[in-house]
Amino acid sequence: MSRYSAAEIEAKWQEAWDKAGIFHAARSEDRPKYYVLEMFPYPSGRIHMGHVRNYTMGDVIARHKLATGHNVLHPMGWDAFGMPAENAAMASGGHPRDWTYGNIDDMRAQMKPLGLSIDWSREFATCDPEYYGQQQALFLDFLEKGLVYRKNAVVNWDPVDMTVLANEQVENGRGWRSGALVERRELTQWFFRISDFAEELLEALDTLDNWPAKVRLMQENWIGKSRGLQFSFARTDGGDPIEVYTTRPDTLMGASFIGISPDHPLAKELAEQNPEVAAFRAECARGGTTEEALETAEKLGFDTGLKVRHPLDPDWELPVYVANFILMDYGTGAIFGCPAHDQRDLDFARKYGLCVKAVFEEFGSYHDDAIPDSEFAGNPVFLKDLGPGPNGGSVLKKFFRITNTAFVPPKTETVRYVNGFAGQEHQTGEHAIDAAIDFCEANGVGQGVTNYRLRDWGLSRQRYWGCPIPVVHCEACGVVPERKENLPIALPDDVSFEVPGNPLDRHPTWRDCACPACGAPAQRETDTMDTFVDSSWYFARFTAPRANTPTDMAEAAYWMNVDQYIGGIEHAILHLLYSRFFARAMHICGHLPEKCKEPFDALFTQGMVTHAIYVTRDENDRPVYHFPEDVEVHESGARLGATGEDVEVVPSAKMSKSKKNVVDPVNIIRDYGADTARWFVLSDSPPERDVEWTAAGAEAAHKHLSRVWRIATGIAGANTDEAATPEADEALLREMHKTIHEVTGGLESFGFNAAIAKLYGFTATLARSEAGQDARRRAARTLAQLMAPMTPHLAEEVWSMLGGEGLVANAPWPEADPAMLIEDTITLPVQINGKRRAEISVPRDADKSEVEKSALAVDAVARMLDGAQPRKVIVVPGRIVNVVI
RNA sequence: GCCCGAGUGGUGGAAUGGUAGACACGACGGAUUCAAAAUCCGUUGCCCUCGCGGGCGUGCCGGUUCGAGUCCGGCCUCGGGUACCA
Repeated sequence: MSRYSAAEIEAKWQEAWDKAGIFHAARSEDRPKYYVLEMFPYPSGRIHMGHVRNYTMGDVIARHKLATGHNVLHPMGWDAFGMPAENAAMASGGHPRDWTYGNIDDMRAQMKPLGLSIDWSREFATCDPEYYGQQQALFLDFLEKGLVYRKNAVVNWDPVDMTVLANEQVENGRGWRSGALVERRELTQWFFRISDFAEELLEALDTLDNWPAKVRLMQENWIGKSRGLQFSFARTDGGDPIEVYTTRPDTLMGASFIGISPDHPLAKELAEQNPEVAAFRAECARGGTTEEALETAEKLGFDTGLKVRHPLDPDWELPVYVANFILMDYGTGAIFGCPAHDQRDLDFARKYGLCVKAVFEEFGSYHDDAIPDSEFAGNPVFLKDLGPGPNGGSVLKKFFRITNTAFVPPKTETVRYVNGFAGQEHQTGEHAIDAAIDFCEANGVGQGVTNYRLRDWGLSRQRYWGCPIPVVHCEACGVVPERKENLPIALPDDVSFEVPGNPLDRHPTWRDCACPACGAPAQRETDTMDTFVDSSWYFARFTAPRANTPTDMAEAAYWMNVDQYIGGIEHAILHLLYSRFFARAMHICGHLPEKCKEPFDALFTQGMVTHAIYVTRDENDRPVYHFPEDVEVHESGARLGATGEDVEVVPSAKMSKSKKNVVDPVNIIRDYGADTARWFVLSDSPPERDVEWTAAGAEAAHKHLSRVWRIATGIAGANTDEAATPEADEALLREMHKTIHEVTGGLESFGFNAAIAKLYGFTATLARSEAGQDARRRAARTLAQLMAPMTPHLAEEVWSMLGGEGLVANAPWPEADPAMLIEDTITLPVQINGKRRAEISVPRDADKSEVEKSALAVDAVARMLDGAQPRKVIVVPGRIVNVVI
């Protein structure tokens, strides 16, 4: 072979790994275990560059851990239930099952050439009856432990197709197929009691040290713990009082109206008597159910004519509105509006001509060492902290004064003091809120309660292609759980998708069954489970994928937890929170050990792979998208290859089929090889950031790998030491140890791009080195080892041509000699007033005064000083010198 | 709307509060070649300057600091999530 041929090399080494069986995971006490997992793919049919990036990252970790003596578990499976399979069946006939398994076969075939170190013997799809049957067993256990229940909840209802729509199927408030205005409609559905775990899920976030802070913060905000006041407003007509929850009881004296949700029992009651209320409720029911749609919709209110009394002042009457922006799911479904201190309430008050009454006002901003004490005299005050300065610098704070003193908290002193005057606390008004709650409780007006934003998890889906919920509805016995020996309750095969809606609902025989309790004719539940359920425990199933119970406790105890989980940031909240809940629920039911309550020890969220979008317009000015391979890009612009038509280039968006801005990894692997694709997706961009695919980048990666191959071939074939010097040997080995150090550090901290940059540098050093044969062979073998996690095939080839023993995949990871990392002389920059003006060379262990002396002696510094003394000299050992003049 | 991120040369990006632009792409120049491809060597943030050298520079406006891409406050733009996309 005279040049780098990825095709030959890659097939050869994949076969060698297979034969050696080195990726097969089995329990063993002789090595520490390491479980690395990438979020499993949805089988759309084609792998995309995002998959390549995700699985390559996991593979780098897995291979590195294997080389450092770990017993590695690195499995792969398929998140196989979901809407696209049904959509495909509707669009082009066929069966969702055939479509899904066909896609899995295609994707597996596309994935295998990547050379991933996966234990394929553990593969499963969530649509395998063996998997979802165990999921049904979990459901029954959850049911028994009271972790599942039924209640009403709203869905998007398409009144033309008479079906439930997913949020994705609602476009601008209309059904995507029928175009009908979507309505919100209540259905009885199954729920997991995740909100019972709100506090635990919140508190445990603090233990997840190896999760990104942003993910923990997002989950914290999602759980949304708040402390507020729950109290009631008495109605002037003598009806039942209206129960209200507020997180801002400090603004109670600014109340101007009461708002209730259109789904509030009172609103329903009024609608029965008053057609106008009914009409308003119907208006509010239009549109989708997403929080975004509700929050951004125009704020609408309806004056019920009812009045309530202010709890602190019985003579003060407030109007009651039904308002579309109030959620029945949060708090009590009723609020009081304080327009002076809430933008949404202010908009509402202006629209409906309600009064605006301020409770407090800003009266100044001060640094914390400059607050005039007189400002506090007799005023209840709280403050807003504008942030501490660094290094103990002064803190700018804004001060507010309570102006409406109809209720003055008796603890004025406390309010003032705890609010940060003492310089310890920096929280906006929190203490004023606490004081208000204390005051209200002392006066018999409601009580302080803790509330969570987190809602229970609705798992019912009115769709075919999902895990059937294993219960039966019996006229006599009610809801009856299936017997475990009847599991799996398998989906029927004979279904059609010509009529909209759930085929299970109209299946002639599947639906009818005998009641497991009394044997009378009964009907199966036709709802299936949310696909998030499937992905909430697959990681545990991988530890014993063929067990005839959901998990095998011995296997789970050995392999769990997942040591490193890798996936997209888009899963930061739902998937990860549901999995955390499931792990707890499974523990309660005896399917996971206690230590698995937090199943993912470390989490890494990767960025997306993006590509420019190429657009032309049709005769109606609608966009027409084009694949990158159909477009010629020139400096002057882009044109369609076929017609020469000008193409508009929209920069960098997430790759998606509908925009056609996709690059097929299969083509890249065919043209350049898997190692090139792997090397490219790890190069340049930090893994947490989005990366743009460019053809030039892939080309460059391939050139580099060819170069490494050429250099290694040269070294393997050389047998003279023409220009060798001991100094060259020393220099090369020093660089080698530095490279080992930096690459190892990079791999252990997801600094793949930095590790690769270092490897570029080391390759150049090796190419130019005049070191002797032994040193060069050693350096090249080490290069192969360091590259092996990223480009495993090329690394094996280089390793073997240089006489490495066995497979490089199995070779112990090289260690850096600390003595080789330290230089005797270091170069320090010298700044004058913070601007770099010169450099000095000093011994590594020079003390501060020596460094200062040589810095002041430098020409540029002496010139600037002109004989004067510097005002200050800052020496940061090993870092920098700053001379202040 | 709300929550969470990101923004640095022509491009992708590097930089524990300490030399901004490592490494790579592209571009330009050179070597090699009959020629080309491939390969190798060099230059390359912007502006002023023959040069020496100087000025400006990390989305925008302020602040803290001897020193800010990095910390703080306020914005802008883009991206992710927003509970039935997965």
